[in-house]
Formats: sequence, C-alpha cells, structure tokens
Amino acid sequence: MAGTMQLTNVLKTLADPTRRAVFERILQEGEVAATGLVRGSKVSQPAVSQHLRALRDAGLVAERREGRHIHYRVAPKGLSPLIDWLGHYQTFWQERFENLERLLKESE
Amino acid sequence: MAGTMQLTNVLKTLADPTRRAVFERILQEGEVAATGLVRGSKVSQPAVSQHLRALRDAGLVAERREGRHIHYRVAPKGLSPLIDWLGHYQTFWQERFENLERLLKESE
DNA sequence: AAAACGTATAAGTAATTGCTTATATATTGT
DNA sequence: ACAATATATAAGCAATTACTTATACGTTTT
Repeated sequence: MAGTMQLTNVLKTLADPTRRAVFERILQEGEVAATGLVRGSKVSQPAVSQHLRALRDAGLVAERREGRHIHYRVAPKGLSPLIDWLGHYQTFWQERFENLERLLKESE
Repeated sequence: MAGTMQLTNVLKTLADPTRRAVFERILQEGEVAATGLVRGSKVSQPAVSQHLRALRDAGLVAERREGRHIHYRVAPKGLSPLIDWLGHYQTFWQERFENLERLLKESE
C-alpha cells in the first residue's frame, strides 16, 4: 500500500511519448547534456527542460553539472516502484502468462 | 519501435490511481462483475464503467457476459507492452540495478 | 564588463482527462 | 407488457497537461 503515489508518478511520467523518448535517449547515450537532447527533438528547448524536470521529480534521472552544461543520466532505481508493483503480482503473471523471467530474457 | 502506442496506452491507463485500483481489485478477485466493483468504490457507477472501458481498450481486462451481469477478469497479456519494454532495457537495469529477476522474486 | 552560451522559469493556451448527473440500453422477473 | 436490475453512453465541467513564446538565470569567454 505504500508508495502508491510514487508508482502513479512513475507511470504518469513515462506515459507521455515525448518524455519517454527523452528518457530512452538518456538511457542509450549513457550521459547527455540537455542541449544534446534538444537537438533532434521535435519539441522546443523549454519543452525538453520541462520533461527533464518531470523525469527528475519522478526519480527517473539524475543530473551532474559541469560548467554550463548539465549532464543527465538515468537513475535505475527510479523504476523500483514499477518493478516492485509488477513483482507484487508476479505469482499471477506467472500462472497465467508463463514465466515472467523468461519473458524478460526473451525480449531483445 | 513497434508498439510504442500500445505501451503509451498501457502506461496511461495504469497511471490513474482510481483506475489502477479497479484493475487491482479485478486481479485480486479473479473475476468480478461491475456492480461488485462499484460497491466499495469512491466513485460513481458511470465512472467505474468508464474505467472499465479504458482498461478493456488497453487490453488489460477481458469481459464475459452472464445474464445481465458482465464479469471482468484481468488479461495478463495486456501487460506485454510494459514487460517487453522493461525487458528491452534489461541489460541496463541488470548492470546497474542488480538482477531484475531476483528483484521480481524478492518483492513479496 | 559585456556578449554568448546552456538551461530554467513564467505566462498563456488548446487539448485531454476524470468526474458528475441524467438518460439510454440490455436482460431478467412478475 | 411492465418493473427492476446491471451496465453503458451523453453532456457538461473543473482540473491537468504539454506545448508555445518570451524572459530570466548562471556560467564561460573575450
């Protein structure tokens, strides 16, 4: 019952495709400055900045300042609420859905 | 790249706490009629009905009509987009986050 | 100190969302 | 046929959201 608000926040934050794309790009690049994210983005710099704020507030990314750049990286623990939630019902998924572990392995 | 829309839909659908609570109650009860879900819910019958529609559209629940009741049950495959997405980056989670499988096992 | 660069915030706006009350559509029982 | 039950849809509304342009803030370079 605890952490239901954090889970809500993580889900809401990842639910927006533009913001999720930002998250995935940070994930792929490892560490990237906001400018790098704005380039090749469909939306404006402020929009990216707002998405970064949302991702940070949800605990999904962390930042590191270096000069006038701010480098963002994924904070894997931010996904805990989501993974815990799935894990909480794993028995159910397992019973009806085969083995969740195998599924996780097979994809990709 | 494929199924990004389905993932968005699943995330959006689960992001609302009221709707997620409906989903979890269906999950716990196994199979339950809409009336059963309305009782003990904070929101009105139409609100529940709208949430059920959203859950069905996202592929997260299935229904079975029996007389004037409609029984809802969870459709575990509806979570595929979410699980696949997590699985797609599993290498990353694993590296930085320990073992996702173990996490899934350990939580409850 | 001034200009340039990287990022964040402010203010405004159209679109979406989650609810409500009222009403419609099934299905069953009398 | 009629009333009762179970569910869905319609219409309207306040709150939220994701964007935009304009501006402020912080850091570096000259």
